[in-house]
Amino acid sequence: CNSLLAGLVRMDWVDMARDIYHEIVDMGVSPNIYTLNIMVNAFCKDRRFDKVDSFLLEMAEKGIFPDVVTYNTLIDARCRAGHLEEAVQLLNSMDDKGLKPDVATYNAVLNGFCKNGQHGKAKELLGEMLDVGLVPNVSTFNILLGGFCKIGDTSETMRIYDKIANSGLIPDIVSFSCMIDLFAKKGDMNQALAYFRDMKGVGLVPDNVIYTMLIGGFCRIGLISEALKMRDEMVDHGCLPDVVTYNTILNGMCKERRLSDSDQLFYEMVERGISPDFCTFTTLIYGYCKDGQVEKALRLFDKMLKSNLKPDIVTYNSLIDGCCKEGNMEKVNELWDDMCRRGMFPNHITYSILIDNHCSKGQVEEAFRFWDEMVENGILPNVVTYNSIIKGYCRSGDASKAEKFLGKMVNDCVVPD
RNA sequence: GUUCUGGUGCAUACUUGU
Repeated sequence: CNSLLAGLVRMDWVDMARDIYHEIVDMGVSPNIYTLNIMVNAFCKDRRFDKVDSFLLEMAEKGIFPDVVTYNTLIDARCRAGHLEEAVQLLNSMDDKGLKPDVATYNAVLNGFCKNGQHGKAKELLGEMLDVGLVPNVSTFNILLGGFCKIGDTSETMRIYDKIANSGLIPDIVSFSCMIDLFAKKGDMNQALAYFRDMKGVGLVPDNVIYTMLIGGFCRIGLISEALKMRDEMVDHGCLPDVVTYNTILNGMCKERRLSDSDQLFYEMVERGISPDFCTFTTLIYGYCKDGQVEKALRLFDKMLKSNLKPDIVTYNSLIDGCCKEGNMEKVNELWDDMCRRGMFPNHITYSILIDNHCSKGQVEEAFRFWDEMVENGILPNVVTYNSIIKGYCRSGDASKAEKFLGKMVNDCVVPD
C-alpha cells in the first residue's frame, strides 16, 4: 500500500494519493510511519502546510509520531518555499523532540541556502554539520558545488570539488555535471570538455543532462555546428535528445538568427515524438519577434495556446515588444488585456517596452501615461525607462527637458549609464 | 516501501542615432 502511495506522490498525483489513503484507512488498514511520511511529502508538494499540521495531529491520535524523515521532508519543503528561517527553526527544534538531524537534514538546509544566494551561511552550516560529528556525503558537496557554480565562483567551486576526493569520496555524475556546467556557462569549452573526458575516464556514462550542458555551452559562444556535433555524438552513444536538449539548440539557433534552422529542428522534434513545452514556444516566439517576424511569432503563440501550454510574462513581453516595434498597437492592447485576463500583470519590462516605444515615436506624453501607471502599480522607474524618456525628449527636439530629466534621474538615485 | 544534489526560454527578456 505504501509503495502505491509513494508511486502516486512521485508522479505528482497528490489528490489521488490522498483519496486512496482515505480508502485504505476506511478499509481498516492502519497507517504506519512510512504512510505518515509519504502523506506529509504529498501535502508538502502541494504547499499545503496547514494540512500537514492537522494530519500530524490526526496521526498522533493513532500513536504515530513524526521521525527524522518527517522533519527532513518538512524542512526541505520550507526551504523550497524560501522560508529559510522556518527551516532552521525546525532543524533546531529537532533536539527537543529527541530527534537527531542527519545528513539529509543538513543537505536540505544547505540546498536552501545555496538556492537563495546565502552561500556564506551554507558554508557555516557545513562547519556546524562537521562539528556535530556528521559525515557529509557526495550530495552534500554537490549541493555546494551547484551553489557556487551558479554564481560563477570558479575558485570556490574547484576548492569544493577537490574536497570531495580529500574527504575520501568519489565525484559522481552530478559532481561532474556541476563542473561542466560551470565552464560551459563561462564559455570555457576546453575546460568543460576536459571534465567530460575525465568523467568518461573514471567510467561514468554521460547522460542527457551532461550532453545538454555541453550543447548549451557551444550554443552560447555561437558554435552551433559544434553543438550539433555534440548532439550527434550523444545519439551515437545511445542517448536520445529530450525536450530540454532541443530547447537548448533552438535557443542557440534563435540567438544566431538562424530561424530557418530552428524551424526545421522544431519540426524534427515533433516528428520524433517529443512534445514542445512552453519553453520551446517562448524561445521560438522570442526569436521570431527579435527577427521582426511577428506574424510567425503570433502563429506560434496560437499553436501554443491550442496545445494547452500556458504563456508566461516573458512570452507576452516578447510579443508585445515585437508588435510595438511593428507599430501594431491594436495587437499590443489585445495581448495586454489577454495577459491580464490570465492573471499576469505587466512588470517593469512590459512598461519599459511601451514607454520606449512611445518615446521612440516622440510621443513623450503618451509614454508618461504608462510611466504614471507603472509608478501607481508600485514599480520604480529604472535606468532603462529614464533613458527612454530622455531619448523621447531628444526625438521631439526638447533638449532642455531632456537635460532636466537627467537631473531628476540623478535626484532619484538612478545612475545614468 | 518514505526525505536531500546537476541541464533548456526568462533576471544577459525592455533603452543604447543605424
